[in-house]
Amino acid sequence: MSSEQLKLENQLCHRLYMASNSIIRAYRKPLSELNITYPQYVVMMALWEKDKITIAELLEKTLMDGGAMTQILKKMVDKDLLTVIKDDDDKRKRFVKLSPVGGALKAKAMNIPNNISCKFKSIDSTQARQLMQLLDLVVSDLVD
Amino acid sequence: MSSEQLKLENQLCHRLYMASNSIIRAYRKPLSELNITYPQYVVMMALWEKDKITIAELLEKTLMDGGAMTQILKKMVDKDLLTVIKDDDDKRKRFVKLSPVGGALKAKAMNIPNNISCKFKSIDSTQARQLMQLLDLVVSDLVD
DNA sequence: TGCAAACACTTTGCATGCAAATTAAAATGT
DNA sequence: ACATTTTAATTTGCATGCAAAGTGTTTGCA
Repeated sequence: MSSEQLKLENQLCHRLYMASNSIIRAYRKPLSELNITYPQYVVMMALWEKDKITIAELLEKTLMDGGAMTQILKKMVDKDLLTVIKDDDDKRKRFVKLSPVGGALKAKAMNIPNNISCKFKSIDSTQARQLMQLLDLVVSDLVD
Repeated sequence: MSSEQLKLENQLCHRLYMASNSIIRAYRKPLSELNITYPQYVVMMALWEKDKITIAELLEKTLMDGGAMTQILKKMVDKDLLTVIKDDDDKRKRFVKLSPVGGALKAKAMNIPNNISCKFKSIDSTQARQLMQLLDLVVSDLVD
Protein backbone atom coordinates (compact mmCIF):
# COMPACT_ATOMS: atom_id res chain seq x y z
CA MET A 1 0.00 0.00 0.00
CA SER A 2 1.99 2.94 -1.24
CA SER A 3 0.98 6.53 -0.73
CA GLU A 4 1.14 6.97 -4.52
CA GLN A 5 -2.54 6.16 -4.65
CA LEU A 6 -3.34 9.12 -2.42
CA LYS A 7 -1.81 11.58 -4.89
CA LEU A 8 -4.37 13.73 -6.66
CA GLU A 9 -2.80 13.10 -10.04
CA ASN A 10 -3.54 9.40 -9.70
CA GLN A 11 -7.17 9.79 -8.71
CA LEU A 12 -9.95 9.09 -11.16
CA CYS A 13 -12.38 10.80 -8.83
CA HIS A 14 -10.50 14.07 -8.82
CA ARG A 15 -10.39 14.02 -12.62
CA LEU A 16 -14.14 13.50 -12.76
CA TYR A 17 -14.69 16.21 -10.19
CA MET A 18 -12.63 18.74 -12.15
CA ALA A 19 -14.05 17.75 -15.52
CA SER A 20 -17.65 17.82 -14.35
CA ASN A 21 -17.29 21.17 -12.63
CA SER A 22 -15.46 22.63 -15.62
CA ILE A 23 -17.97 21.58 -18.21
CA ILE A 24 -21.00 22.59 -16.16
CA ARG A 25 -19.32 25.97 -15.67
CA ALA A 26 -18.94 26.20 -19.46
CA TYR A 27 -22.69 25.78 -19.84
CA ARG A 28 -23.37 28.61 -17.41
CA LYS A 29 -23.09 31.48 -19.86
CA PRO A 30 -25.16 30.02 -22.74
CA LEU A 31 -27.78 28.78 -20.28
CA SER A 32 -28.02 32.14 -18.55
CA GLU A 33 -29.36 33.48 -21.84
CA LEU A 34 -32.25 31.04 -21.42
CA ASN A 35 -32.46 32.04 -17.76
CA ILE A 36 -31.91 28.46 -16.53
CA THR A 37 -29.20 26.59 -14.63
CA TYR A 38 -27.53 23.36 -15.67
CA PRO A 39 -29.73 21.02 -13.59
CA GLN A 40 -32.78 22.86 -14.90
CA TYR A 41 -31.45 22.33 -18.43
CA VAL A 42 -31.18 18.61 -17.71
CA VAL A 43 -34.83 18.56 -16.69
CA MET A 44 -35.77 20.43 -19.84
CA MET A 45 -33.84 18.02 -22.07
CA ALA A 46 -35.54 15.07 -20.42
CA LEU A 47 -38.94 16.65 -21.06
CA TRP A 48 -38.14 17.70 -24.62
CA GLU A 49 -37.44 14.02 -25.27
CA LYS A 50 -40.60 12.78 -23.56
CA ASP A 51 -43.15 15.12 -22.11
CA LYS A 52 -45.60 14.45 -19.30
CA ILE A 53 -43.64 11.92 -17.26
CA THR A 54 -43.79 11.28 -13.53
CA ILE A 55 -41.21 12.73 -11.17
CA ALA A 56 -39.94 9.21 -10.55
CA GLU A 57 -39.33 8.74 -14.28
CA LEU A 58 -37.60 12.08 -14.42
CA LEU A 59 -35.32 11.05 -11.56
CA GLU A 60 -34.51 7.74 -13.20
CA LYS A 61 -33.67 9.36 -16.51
CA THR A 62 -31.57 12.19 -15.09
CA LEU A 63 -30.13 10.39 -12.06
CA MET A 64 -30.72 13.56 -10.08
CA ASP A 65 -31.53 13.71 -6.40
CA GLY A 66 -35.19 13.58 -5.39
CA GLY A 67 -34.94 16.23 -2.73
CA ALA A 68 -33.21 18.60 -5.09
CA MET A 69 -35.72 17.83 -7.83
CA THR A 70 -38.62 19.07 -5.72
CA GLN A 71 -36.92 22.43 -5.28
CA ILE A 72 -35.83 22.66 -8.91
CA LEU A 73 -39.29 21.89 -10.25
CA LYS A 74 -40.74 24.51 -7.91
CA LYS A 75 -38.47 27.16 -9.42
CA MET A 76 -39.25 26.01 -12.94
CA VAL A 77 -42.97 26.27 -12.24
CA ASP A 78 -42.39 29.81 -11.00
CA LYS A 79 -40.67 30.56 -14.31
CA ASP A 80 -43.64 29.07 -16.16
CA LEU A 81 -41.48 26.44 -17.87
CA LEU A 82 -43.64 23.51 -16.78
CA THR A 83 -46.52 22.40 -14.61
CA VAL A 84 -46.83 19.59 -12.07
CA ILE A 85 -50.09 17.66 -12.23
CA LYS A 86 -51.49 15.14 -9.80
CA ASP A 87 -52.22 11.67 -11.09
CA ASP A 88 -55.84 10.78 -10.36
CA ASP A 89 -55.15 7.05 -10.64
CA ASP A 90 -52.31 7.05 -8.11
CA LYS A 91 -52.44 10.07 -5.90
CA ARG A 92 -48.84 9.59 -4.78
CA LYS A 93 -47.57 10.29 -8.27
CA ARG A 94 -47.25 13.57 -10.13
CA PHE A 95 -46.76 14.26 -13.78
CA VAL A 96 -44.41 16.93 -15.03
CA LYS A 97 -45.57 18.63 -18.21
CA LEU A 98 -43.95 21.33 -20.31
CA SER A 99 -45.74 24.66 -20.61
CA PRO A 100 -45.96 26.34 -24.03
CA VAL A 101 -43.07 28.55 -22.92
CA GLY A 102 -41.03 25.50 -21.90
CA GLY A 103 -41.75 23.74 -25.16
CA ALA A 104 -40.81 26.76 -27.21
CA LEU A 105 -37.53 27.14 -25.35
CA LYS A 106 -36.19 24.10 -27.18
CA ALA A 107 -35.68 26.15 -30.32
CA LYS A 108 -33.44 28.54 -28.42
CA ALA A 109 -31.51 25.64 -26.90
CA MET A 110 -30.75 23.98 -30.23
CA ASN A 111 -27.47 25.80 -30.70
CA ILE A 112 -26.09 25.04 -27.24
CA PRO A 113 -24.62 21.59 -27.98
CA ASN A 114 -22.56 22.97 -30.87
CA ASN A 115 -21.62 26.00 -28.82
CA ILE A 116 -20.15 23.71 -26.17
CA SER A 117 -18.51 21.17 -28.46
CA CYS A 118 -16.61 23.99 -30.14
CA LYS A 119 -14.62 24.36 -26.94
CA PHE A 120 -13.13 20.88 -27.28
CA LYS A 121 -10.09 21.54 -29.42
CA SER A 122 -8.18 18.42 -28.40
CA ILE A 123 -10.93 15.80 -28.49
CA ASP A 124 -12.33 14.34 -31.69
CA SER A 125 -15.67 12.62 -32.00
CA THR A 126 -14.14 9.16 -31.69
CA GLN A 127 -12.52 10.06 -28.41
CA ALA A 128 -15.71 11.68 -27.19
CA ARG A 129 -17.64 8.52 -27.96
CA GLN A 130 -15.01 6.43 -26.21
CA LEU A 131 -15.09 8.73 -23.20
CA MET A 132 -18.86 8.46 -22.95
CA GLN A 133 -18.65 4.66 -23.06
CA LEU A 134 -16.11 4.60 -20.26
CA LEU A 135 -18.21 6.99 -18.19
CA ASP A 136 -21.20 4.72 -18.67
CA LEU A 137 -19.17 1.88 -17.18
CA VAL A 138 -18.26 4.07 -14.21
CA VAL A 139 -21.87 4.99 -13.59
CA SER A 140 -23.14 1.44 -14.01
CA ASP A 141 -20.60 0.19 -11.47
CA LEU A 142 -21.56 2.81 -8.90
CA VAL A 143 -25.31 3.22 -9.22
CA ASP A 144 -27.64 0.81 -7.37
CA MET B 1 -29.07 20.89 -36.58
CA SER B 2 -31.02 17.88 -35.37
CA SER B 3 -32.58 17.59 -31.98
CA GLU B 4 -30.59 14.38 -31.49
CA GLN B 5 -27.89 16.44 -29.87
CA LEU B 6 -30.29 17.60 -27.18
CA LYS B 7 -30.94 14.04 -26.01
CA LEU B 8 -29.44 13.24 -22.64
CA GLU B 9 -27.97 9.98 -23.90
CA ASN B 10 -25.83 11.89 -26.39
CA GLN B 11 -24.47 14.40 -23.91
CA LEU B 12 -20.94 14.15 -22.60
CA CYS B 13 -21.80 16.67 -19.92
CA HIS B 14 -24.61 14.60 -18.49
CA ARG B 15 -22.33 11.56 -18.37
CA LEU B 16 -19.72 13.56 -16.47
CA TYR B 17 -22.36 14.96 -14.18
CA MET B 18 -23.70 11.51 -13.30
CA ALA B 19 -20.28 9.91 -13.01
CA SER B 20 -18.86 12.66 -10.81
CA ASN B 21 -21.86 12.70 -8.50
CA SER B 22 -21.89 8.91 -8.29
CA ILE B 23 -18.25 8.51 -7.42
CA ILE B 24 -18.22 11.34 -4.90
CA ARG B 25 -21.26 9.73 -3.29
CA ALA B 26 -19.30 6.48 -3.11
CA TYR B 27 -16.59 8.25 -1.11
CA ARG B 28 -19.14 9.52 1.38
CA LYS B 29 -19.29 6.49 3.63
CA PRO B 30 -15.54 5.78 3.92
CA LEU B 31 -14.84 9.49 4.41
CA SER B 32 -17.50 9.85 7.08
CA GLU B 33 -15.37 7.49 9.17
CA LEU B 34 -12.64 10.11 9.01
CA ASN B 35 -15.27 12.77 9.68
CA ILE B 36 -14.49 14.68 6.46
CA THR B 37 -16.31 15.42 3.21
CA TYR B 38 -15.00 14.84 -0.31
CA PRO B 39 -13.75 18.39 -0.93
CA GLN B 40 -12.07 18.31 2.47
CA TYR B 41 -10.44 15.02 1.46
CA VAL B 42 -9.13 16.69 -1.68
CA VAL B 43 -7.53 19.39 0.45
CA MET B 44 -6.00 16.75 2.71
CA MET B 45 -4.56 14.83 -0.24
CA ALA B 46 -3.01 18.00 -1.60
CA LEU B 47 -1.40 18.70 1.77
CA TRP B 48 -0.24 15.12 2.33
CA GLU B 49 1.63 15.49 -0.95
CA LYS B 50 3.11 18.87 -0.10
CA ASP B 51 2.57 20.54 3.22
CA LYS B 52 2.67 24.24 4.00
CA ILE B 53 1.54 25.71 0.70
CA THR B 54 -0.33 28.93 0.03
CA ILE B 55 -4.06 28.98 -0.56
CA ALA B 56 -3.38 30.00 -4.16
CA GLU B 57 -1.20 26.92 -4.66
CA LEU B 58 -3.89 24.78 -3.07
CA LEU B 59 -6.47 26.22 -5.46
CA GLU B 60 -4.25 25.63 -8.46
CA LYS B 61 -3.59 22.03 -7.49
CA THR B 62 -7.16 21.13 -6.64
CA LEU B 63 -8.96 23.39 -9.12
CA MET B 64 -11.45 24.20 -6.40
CA ASP B 65 -13.30 27.48 -6.03
CA GLY B 66 -11.63 30.20 -3.96
CA GLY B 67 -14.77 31.28 -2.18
CA ALA B 68 -15.61 27.72 -1.24
CA MET B 69 -12.03 27.10 -0.14
CA THR B 70 -12.22 29.84 2.49
CA GLN B 71 -15.25 28.17 4.06
CA ILE B 72 -13.81 24.67 3.81
CA LEU B 73 -10.52 25.64 5.42
CA LYS B 74 -12.43 27.34 8.22
CA LYS B 75 -14.24 24.10 9.01
CA MET B 76 -11.02 22.11 8.81
CA VAL B 77 -9.35 24.49 11.24
CA ASP B 78 -12.28 23.96 13.61
CA LYS B 79 -11.69 20.22 13.35
CA ASP B 80 -8.00 20.77 14.12
CA LEU B 81 -6.89 19.20 10.83
CA LEU B 82 -4.77 22.17 9.78
CA THR B 83 -3.77 25.74 10.51
CA VAL B 84 -3.70 28.85 8.36
CA ILE B 85 -0.65 31.06 8.84
CA LYS B 86 -0.01 34.55 7.58
CA ASP B 87 3.01 35.09 5.39
CA ASP B 88 5.16 37.86 6.86
CA ASP B 89 6.84 38.55 3.52
CA ASP B 90 3.59 39.08 1.63
CA LYS B 91 0.73 39.83 3.97
CA ARG B 92 -1.83 39.00 1.28
CA LYS B 93 -0.77 35.35 1.24
CA ARG B 94 -1.53 32.63 3.76
CA PHE B 95 0.07 29.26 4.23
CA VAL B 96 -1.95 26.16 4.97
CA LYS B 97 -0.20 23.67 7.22
CA LEU B 98 -1.27 20.27 8.48
CA SER B 99 -1.74 19.83 12.21
CA PRO B 100 -0.38 16.68 13.88
CA VAL B 101 -3.94 15.32 13.78
CA GLY B 102 -4.20 16.11 10.06
CA GLY B 103 -0.86 14.49 9.32
CA ALA B 104 -1.77 11.38 11.26
CA LEU B 105 -5.05 11.04 9.42
CA LYS B 106 -3.15 9.94 6.32
CA ALA B 107 -2.61 6.50 7.82
CA LYS B 108 -6.35 6.03 8.20
CA ALA B 109 -6.94 7.23 4.64
CA MET B 110 -4.49 4.80 3.08
CA ASN B 111 -7.11 2.12 2.52
CA ILE B 112 -9.66 4.39 0.86
CA PRO B 113 -8.29 4.22 -2.72
CA ASN B 114 -8.49 0.42 -2.71
CA ASN B 115 -11.86 0.53 -1.03
CA ILE B 116 -13.18 2.62 -3.90
CA SER B 117 -11.44 0.84 -6.76
CA CYS B 118 -13.01 -2.41 -5.61
CA LYS B 119 -16.34 -1.03 -6.72
CA PHE B 120 -15.23 -0.90 -10.35
CA LYS B 121 -16.07 -4.38 -11.57
CA SER B 122 -16.22 -3.50 -15.25
CA ILE B 123 -13.18 -1.26 -15.65
CA ASP B 124 -9.63 -2.57 -15.73
CA SER B 125 -6.53 -0.52 -15.01
CA THR B 126 -5.88 0.12 -18.69
CA GLN B 127 -9.34 1.57 -19.19
CA ALA B 128 -9.00 3.62 -16.02
CA ARG B 129 -5.74 5.08 -17.28
CA GLN B 130 -7.31 5.82 -20.64
CA LEU B 131 -10.30 7.44 -18.96
CA MET B 132 -8.04 9.67 -16.89
CA GLN B 133 -6.15 10.77 -20.00
CA LEU B 134 -9.37 11.69 -21.78
CA LEU B 135 -10.60 13.59 -18.74
CA ASP B 136 -7.33 15.51 -18.67
CA LEU B 137 -8.03 16.61 -22.24
CA VAL B 138 -11.51 17.74 -21.27
CA VAL B 139 -10.20 19.78 -18.36
CA SER B 140 -7.36 21.30 -20.36
CA ASP B 141 -9.79 22.41 -23.06
CA LEU B 142 -12.12 24.03 -20.56
CA VAL B 143 -9.89 25.57 -17.91
CA ASP B 144 -8.33 29.00 -18.47
C1' DT C 1 6.91 59.73 -4.69
C1' DG C 2 2.20 58.90 -5.82
C1' DC C 3 -1.49 56.13 -7.55
C1' DA C 4 -3.91 53.24 -10.52
C1' DA C 5 -3.87 48.28 -11.50
C1' DA C 6 -3.07 43.68 -10.05
C1' DC C 7 -3.16 40.21 -6.51
C1' DA C 8 -4.68 37.08 -2.65
C1' DC C 9 -8.25 36.25 -0.19
C1' DT C 10 -12.90 36.85 2.10
C1' DT C 11 -17.79 37.69 2.09
C1' DT C 12 -22.43 37.27 0.35
C1' DG C 13 -26.36 35.37 -2.04
C1' DC C 14 -28.26 31.84 -4.67
C1' DA C 15 -28.73 26.99 -6.46
C1' DT C 16 -27.86 22.55 -5.91
C1' DG C 17 -26.47 17.39 -3.93
C1' DC C 18 -27.34 14.45 -0.33
C1' DA C 19 -28.81 11.97 3.93
C1' DA C 20 -32.45 11.46 7.04
C1' DA C 21 -36.92 12.33 8.69
C1' DT C 22 -41.70 13.08 7.37
C1' DT C 23 -46.18 12.75 4.97
C1' DA C 24 -49.61 10.64 2.24
C1' DA C 25 -51.24 6.87 -0.43
C1' DA C 26 -51.15 2.32 -2.49
C1' DA C 27 -49.84 -2.54 -2.23
C1' DT C 28 -49.31 -6.80 0.70
C1' DG C 29 -50.07 -10.20 3.90
C1' DT C 30 -52.97 -12.52 7.26
C1' DA D 1 -61.08 -5.61 6.66
C1' DC D 2 -56.77 -4.19 9.12
C1' DA D 3 -52.11 -3.66 10.21
C1' DT D 4 -47.58 -3.69 8.04
C1' DT D 5 -44.67 -2.59 4.43
C1' DT D 6 -43.49 -0.24 0.31
C1' DT D 7 -43.69 3.65 -2.72
C1' DA D 8 -43.71 8.68 -4.28
C1' DA D 9 -42.68 13.08 -2.91
C1' DT D 10 -41.59 16.77 0.21
C1' DT D 11 -39.08 18.88 3.98
C1' DT D 12 -34.99 19.97 6.59
C1' DG D 13 -30.18 20.79 7.65
C1' DC D 14 -25.61 20.91 6.19
C1' DA D 15 -21.75 21.44 2.72
C1' DT D 16 -20.32 22.95 -1.33
C1' DG D 17 -19.74 25.56 -6.39
C1' DC D 18 -19.88 29.87 -8.35
C1' DA D 19 -20.39 34.80 -9.60
C1' DA D 20 -19.82 39.25 -7.96
C1' DA D 21 -18.58 42.59 -4.66
C1' DG D 22 -15.48 43.94 -0.94
C1' DT D 23 -10.70 44.24 1.77
C1' DG D 24 -6.19 44.76 2.39
C1' DT D 25 -1.47 44.53 0.10
C1' DT D 26 1.79 44.87 -3.22
C1' DT D 27 3.30 46.12 -7.97
C1' DG D 28 4.07 48.72 -11.74
C1' DC D 29 4.84 53.02 -13.70
C1' DA D 30 4.61 57.72 -14.85
